[in-house]
Amino acid sequence: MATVRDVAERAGVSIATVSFVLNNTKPVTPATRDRVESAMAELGYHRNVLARALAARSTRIIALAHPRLDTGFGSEFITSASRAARARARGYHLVLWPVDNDGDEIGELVGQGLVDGVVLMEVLLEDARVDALSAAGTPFALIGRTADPAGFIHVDIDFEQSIAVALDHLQGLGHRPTVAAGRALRLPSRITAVIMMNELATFGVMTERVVPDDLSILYFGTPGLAAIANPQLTLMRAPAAILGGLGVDALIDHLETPGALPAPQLHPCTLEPGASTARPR
Amino acid sequence: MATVRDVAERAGVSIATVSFVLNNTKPVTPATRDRVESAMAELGYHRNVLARALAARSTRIIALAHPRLDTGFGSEFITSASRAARARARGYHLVLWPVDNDGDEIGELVGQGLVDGVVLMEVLLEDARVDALSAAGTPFALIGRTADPAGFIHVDIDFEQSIAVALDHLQGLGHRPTVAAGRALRLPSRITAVIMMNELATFGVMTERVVPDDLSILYFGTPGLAAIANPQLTLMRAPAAILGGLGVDALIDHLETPGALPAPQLHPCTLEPGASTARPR
DNA sequence: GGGTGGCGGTAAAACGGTTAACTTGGAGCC
DNA sequence: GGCTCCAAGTTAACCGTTTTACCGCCACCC
Repeated sequence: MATVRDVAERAGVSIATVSFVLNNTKPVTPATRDRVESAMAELGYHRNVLARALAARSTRIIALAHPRLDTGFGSEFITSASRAARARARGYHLVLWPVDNDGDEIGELVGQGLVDGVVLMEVLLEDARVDALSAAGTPFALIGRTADPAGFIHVDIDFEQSIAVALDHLQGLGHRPTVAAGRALRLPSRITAVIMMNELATFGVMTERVVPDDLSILYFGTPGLAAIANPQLTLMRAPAAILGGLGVDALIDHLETPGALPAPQLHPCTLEPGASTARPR
Repeated sequence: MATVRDVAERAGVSIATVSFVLNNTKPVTPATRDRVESAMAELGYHRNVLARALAARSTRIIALAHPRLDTGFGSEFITSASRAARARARGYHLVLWPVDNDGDEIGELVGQGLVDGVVLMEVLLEDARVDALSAAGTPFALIGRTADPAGFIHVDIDFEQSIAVALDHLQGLGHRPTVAAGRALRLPSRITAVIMMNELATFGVMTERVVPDDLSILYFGTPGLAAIANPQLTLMRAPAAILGGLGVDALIDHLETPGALPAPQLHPCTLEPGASTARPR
C-alpha cells in the first residue's frame, strides 16, 4: 500500500507538503497541488487512518453507546442518526457500541483512544457511565438527562410539548383532564383515559380494563410494545434516531470548538393513532 | 493518559519489557512481570490501540459488511455472532459496516488499514465486493457463495440437509415429491405444496391460491416476510447469526495462521412451523 | 539597496507502541 | 579456567502520519 513517502517521492516534494494538500492545512501552489494529486491518483493512495489518528490525536470516530440489553438500536438507527447529523459530511464516522450499565466497559473503550467522543443513549438519572466518561475526560453527549444535567451536552424529548399534543388528542375524543394518577396501584373506575410511560404497567392495565371501550390508553415510548399489543396502542413515538442525530451534531460542534457548550435541544414525540384510544362511553 | 514509557519508568524496566509482558511475547521473570503489572494497575494504564495497531500492523477489528438496504443486521446480530465466534476471547472486536453493493466503498474501507479482515454478508453469485477485497489483498470470509467459491473462505447454509428436512415436513403431511417447478410462471393446479425461496414470488403465489387449504407454502429465508404474512408462513429459518459466527471464526483462524484456508462449513436451517402448511385436500 | 514581510516549501520531532538485533551475567561442561 | 550457551533485558529502528520550527526567495517600500 502506498504511503505519503511514495506520493512525495513521485511528486518530487516533501512528505509535509503531501500532508498539507491532504488536509488543506497550509497554502500550496496550484502546480504543486496538481502534481501531488495526480501522484496520489496514480498510486491509488489511501491515507492510513490509524497513523493519522495517532499523529493528530483524533480518530474522527464517534461511538453511539447503548445498553447491551436494548435491541432497539440497529443498523437502521445508526444510518438515520448519521444522516440526521450529516456526520459523514462533517468528516466523522459513527459506530454502535453496546456497553454494560456500570461504567467499567465504557471506561475501557475510551481509555484506548479509539473514539473522539461518545453519544450516550438511554441515560439514567444516576448513571455510572456518565461518571466514567467525566473521569476519563472524554467529550460526550447525552440522549436524555441525568438528575443534574447542567454542564453536560444533552438533548432530550420535549416532554412539555409532547404531553400537550397527547392531551389534545384525548380531549378531542371527549376525555377530560384530571390530576395525574402517579403511582396509584389501581386505577379508579371513573378514569376514562390514561397516558402510560412504562411497558409493564401498560400490560397490567390492559388485563384489568377493556381497551378502548372501557379505558383509552395513550402510550409514550418506542414502538416495540405498541406494535404487538392488542389492540394496537396509540403511540407517542420517541424520536430516537432524530435525538441520536441531534446528539451527534452537538457533540461534533463541541469537538470542533472545544470551548463551546452547545445548548440542550428538545424534540417532540410524534403521535401515531392506534386502536387503543376512543371516545369515552 | 499513561503510556508504556510511564509504566516502564515506574517499574524500572525498559519499554520493550513492558511490551513483552503486555503481549506475552517473550519470557519475563515473575518478579519483573509483577513490578510491571502493578505499575500498570497503579497508573490505570490502557494500551493505545491505535499505536498498537500501527506498529503491529493489526487492529484486531473485523468488519461485518452487510448491504445498506438490508435491515436484518442489528446490534443483536453482532452480539450473537460475536458470541458464537468467541471473538472477544480470541482478542478481536466486531463492527457492523453497511456498504453498497458495488466494490468502491468496501475498497475504501480496507484501504485505510482500519480492519484486519472482513466478513461479507449476503454474498451474490457475481459480487463486486469480493473482487474489491481480493484486489486489496485483505483477508475475508464469505457468508454464502460466489459462482466459484473455491479458494475463498466461506460458510453457507446446508441446503442439502435443509431441503431434506423441508421435504420431510411436507411428506409427513401427505404431500408427494415431484419435479421442481423451477421458473414456471403459473403453478399447475395439481401441485399441492411448494418450497419458496423468494419474497416477491411468495407474495405472488399467495394472491393466486388459497393458503394452506389449496396450497401449502414452506418459505426458506429470514423471518422478515414470514412473520407478517397472513397466514403466518411455515419457515425454514436461515441461521444468520450462527453463520456470522462461523464466518468470523474461520476468518480469525486464517488470520492467526496465514497459510491455512479453513474448510467451508455448512449449517442447516431450522424449521419453524407456521400456518401455511397443512394436509393436502 | 538594505531592511521587512509574506509565501511556498522542507527537515525533523513527535504520536505510542512493536520487534529485530544486540548485550549481559550466570550456569554447565570438559 | 576457559568455552559455550541460554535466558532475561535493553537499545534503537520502525509503523505512517501531523505539525512546529525554520529557511530561502522574491516583491515591496522608503
